[in-house]
Amino acid sequence: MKRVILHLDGDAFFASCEQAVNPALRGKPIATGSERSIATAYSYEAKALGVSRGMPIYLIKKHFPQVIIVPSQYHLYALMSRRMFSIVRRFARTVEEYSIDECFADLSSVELPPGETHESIARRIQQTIARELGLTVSVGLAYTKVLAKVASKMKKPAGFTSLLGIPLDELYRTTSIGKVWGIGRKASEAMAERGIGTVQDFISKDPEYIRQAFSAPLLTTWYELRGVSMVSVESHADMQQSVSKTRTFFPCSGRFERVASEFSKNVEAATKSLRELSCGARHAHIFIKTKDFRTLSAECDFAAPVATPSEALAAFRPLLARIFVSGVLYRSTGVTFSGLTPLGLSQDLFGESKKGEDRLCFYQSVDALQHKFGMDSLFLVSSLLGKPTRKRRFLAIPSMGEVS
DNA sequence: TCTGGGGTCCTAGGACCC
DNA sequence: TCTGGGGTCCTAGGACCC
Repeated sequence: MKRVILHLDGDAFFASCEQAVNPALRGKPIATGSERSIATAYSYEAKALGVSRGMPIYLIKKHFPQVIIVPSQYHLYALMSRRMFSIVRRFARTVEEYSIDECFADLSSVELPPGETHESIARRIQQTIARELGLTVSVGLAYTKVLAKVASKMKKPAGFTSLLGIPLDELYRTTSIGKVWGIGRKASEAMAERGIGTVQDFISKDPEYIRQAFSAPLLTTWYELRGVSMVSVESHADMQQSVSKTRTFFPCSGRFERVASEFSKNVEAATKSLRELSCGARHAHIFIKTKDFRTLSAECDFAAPVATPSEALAAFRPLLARIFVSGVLYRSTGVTFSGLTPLGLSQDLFGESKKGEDRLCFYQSVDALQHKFGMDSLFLVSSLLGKPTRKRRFLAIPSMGEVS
């Protein structure tokens, strides 16, 4: 049996959320994002003026002063996202949340009432979201996920494209292969070298040729583009695999203490996220990035799951010292924790981790204080140099010392 | 597009072993 | 140890996505 898959994609999602909750912003050119960063989203009105993807906020301010800059409010977008997905779930049981503003739904098993079609159901989903949330979404319907994703991109905003039961020759001929989900810059270049420019060029190749010339995932894409469903809609999200924090600082610095301090801030933030997830990490990967975008990295394992900055930093110090090259300017640092395991009430059988538990409790109190007084009210001494001078006013926690 | 941040997954190549 | 072949594991880095 053929699957029927819906892909739903929010239109300029962050910007649309802002406009949905603030009528004063409707119909206006707006962009979301913060200073010294790029726009995370911009409204269609801003797009019409010429604001483009990945444009830094300062450039938008300079070239398009009429665009209203709104700071990103992720909690609002997450809330709208949950509401949007819950609407989709009223109509379909199998829904995969792909990102904050996108989902797939398997409509194959939806029992169609008399007079209804998969298309009519999909339109109802779209209309319900518009009516209840004031958001427009674009919808694609096809027999595979890859084709559904191609379809949802074809008309935007508030687009509706069904590829069910129609010949796709025209689509294949006119869609460039680089537009397809999973085929990025490198793969497009490799294809161009082999004379593959369109989806038609790609799918007319022999599968054996694809397997040999490209990576394995592209063979899956090859089948999916031909309408053979290889990837199913997964309604149960797997547990998050990793938690990372990375931050660019300004100006670039070649001082170890400064870089280490920026790094320490990231470790504080990342371990805070771990605690929010009630997870500890067994593995970590750290990196520092030079001014000219070279990355120096290292990784390590922890004997017991780690969720506090003191434990993590104790392990990271020597690694950081090892990868740091003096005489070079650095622009950003980052840490990724992986091997996440739920933090049980107690993981020790021998009473060894009593100290670890105390430390966790201590940082949970820190979390509570930061929640009340702000992130800069309390931080590690090792993060001090990474804080703006005017904010260096409160208590700092000795980073490596025992906290008990 | 001189380039932000948070993710997932794949792969090339070295180390080590038989 | 001048020297084949293959397997596995690990790590660093990259590709890709939103």
